[in-house]
Amino acid sequence: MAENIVQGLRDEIENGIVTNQYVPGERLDEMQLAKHFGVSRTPVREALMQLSAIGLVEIRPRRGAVVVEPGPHRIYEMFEVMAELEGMAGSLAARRHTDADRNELLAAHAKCELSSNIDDADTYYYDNETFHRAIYTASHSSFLIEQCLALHRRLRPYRRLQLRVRNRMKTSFNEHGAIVQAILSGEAEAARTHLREHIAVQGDRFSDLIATLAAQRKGASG
Amino acid sequence: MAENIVQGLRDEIENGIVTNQYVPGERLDEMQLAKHFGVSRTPVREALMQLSAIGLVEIRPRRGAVVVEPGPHRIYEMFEVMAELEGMAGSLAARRHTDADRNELLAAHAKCELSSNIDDADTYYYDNETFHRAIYTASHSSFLIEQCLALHRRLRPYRRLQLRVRNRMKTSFNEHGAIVQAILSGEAEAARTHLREHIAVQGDRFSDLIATLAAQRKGASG
DNA sequence: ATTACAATTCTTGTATACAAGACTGTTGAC
DNA sequence: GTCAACAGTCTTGTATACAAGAATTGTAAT
Repeated sequence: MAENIVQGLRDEIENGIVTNQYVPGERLDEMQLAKHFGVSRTPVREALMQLSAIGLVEIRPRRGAVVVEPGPHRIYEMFEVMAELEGMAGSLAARRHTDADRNELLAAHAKCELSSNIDDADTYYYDNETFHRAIYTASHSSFLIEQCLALHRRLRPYRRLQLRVRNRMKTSFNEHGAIVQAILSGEAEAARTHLREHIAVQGDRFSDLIATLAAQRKGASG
Repeated sequence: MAENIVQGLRDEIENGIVTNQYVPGERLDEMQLAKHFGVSRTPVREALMQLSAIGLVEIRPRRGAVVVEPGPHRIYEMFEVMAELEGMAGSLAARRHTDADRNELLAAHAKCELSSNIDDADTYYYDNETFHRAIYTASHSSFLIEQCLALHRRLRPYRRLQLRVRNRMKTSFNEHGAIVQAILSGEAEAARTHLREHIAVQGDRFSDLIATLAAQRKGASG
C-alpha cells in the first residue's frame, strides 16, 4: 500500500467489503478509517468516492458512506448478467483459445478436481476462481475480461455462500467438465450455454441463495 | 449543479468527455477545472477519482489525470460487450414487457421513423437513444439497465460517428423494425439475435469505424 | 412517562496550506 | 551544434482548518 495511498485504501476497503469485514448497511466513518490506516481524511474520501462510482458503497449527502446492501432480487439480477458475460467469454474462448490458454484451463480444471475430491470448500473456492479466470483470459477480449473480473469480485461473497449448499461442489465440478470440453473442441455455442447455466441462479438454486443469505444475516446479527 | 458539487462536477466532466469537448489524451488540469467551475481543487479531485474508477480517465501517479484514449481494438471490444448486453436486454424484454413498455417502444420507434425520413442525423441520434432505453427499461432488470446505460454512455461518441456512414440511418431503422417485432411478439431469441447484430461492429462496419475514427482524429488535430 | 423542541456535539463538505515529485528552460561542456 | 545536467517552477498528493448540516441528548411541558 506504499506507492499509491488512495489506490491502496480503495483495495483495502473494497476487500473488506467483499470479505464481509464491513457488512452491508454498515456506515464507513471517514475519521475512523483515517485513523485505522494512519492517514488523513482526504485520501480516505477519495477512495470512498471511487468505491461509490463502482457501486460498492453509497454516499448520501451529508450523511456519509454506507456499504450497499443489495437485496436478493438485485443479487439475482447480478448473477443473471454475470451468466451472460461468462457465457460470452466462454464462446469467445472456444473460438480464440491458444495452446497456452488450453494448458491453463486444463491445469485449473485438474486443481478443481482435487479440491472437490477432498471436499475442501475453501480450496475449491479459490481453484474455481482460477478456473473462471482462465476462461476470461482465453476470451482474449481485454474489456470483457475487466468486466468479468469486476462483477466476479462483487459477487464473491454470494458465490462463496452457494458452495455451502449440499453437493454443490461436485455438481459444479461436473459442469466444469462439460465447459472445458466445449471450449477446447471449439463449440462456441455449447460453451456459452453450459457456462450460462453454470452461473445462473435458476430454480432451486434461487431459493438456496435466499435461504443461505437469510442464514448468514441471522448469524451476523446474533 | 447546486445540491452536490462533486456529483455535478463528475457529470459535467463526464459529459465533456463523451461529447468530445475534452478529447482523448487530453490532460485534465485540476487547478484549471477548479477555476473554471469556481470551486477548489478538492471536489475536482474527488470527481476525477470517480471518473477514474469508471474508466473514463486515467490517473497516473504524480502526473495528473488524462482522458483515456481507447484504441480502435478496444472500442471494438466494448461494442462487442454492448451487443451482448443489449441482446440480453432484448431477450428479457421480449419475455417481460408490459403494456406500458410496449407503448414506449412503439412511440420511440415511430419517432425514429420520422427522423430517419427527414434524414436528420442529430435528431435520429437522440431518438435512437430513446429507443434503446425503452428496450433496457422493458427488460425489468435494474442492474442490467444500469450496466447498459453506463456502457451506452461511454460509447456515445463512437455511436454518433457511425451514423455518419452513408445509409446507416435507414439501415438502422430497418433493423429496429425487426427488433420491435421480435420483442412485442415475445420471441426472446430472435430479439437477442437481432439486437446483437444491430449493435455489433461486424464486417464493413469495423473498417467504417476505423476510417471515421481516423478522420475525426485528423480533423481534431488540424 | 412520553413527546417535542432546542442546544450541543459530531461528521461531512470544501478550502487552503504545505511538501514532494515532475516538467521545463537555461547554461555549460563536449 | 547538440546533448546533458541542474535549477526553478509548476502540479500533484496529503494534511489540516473551517463551515454547515445532521444526529443525539437533555430538558421541559403535557
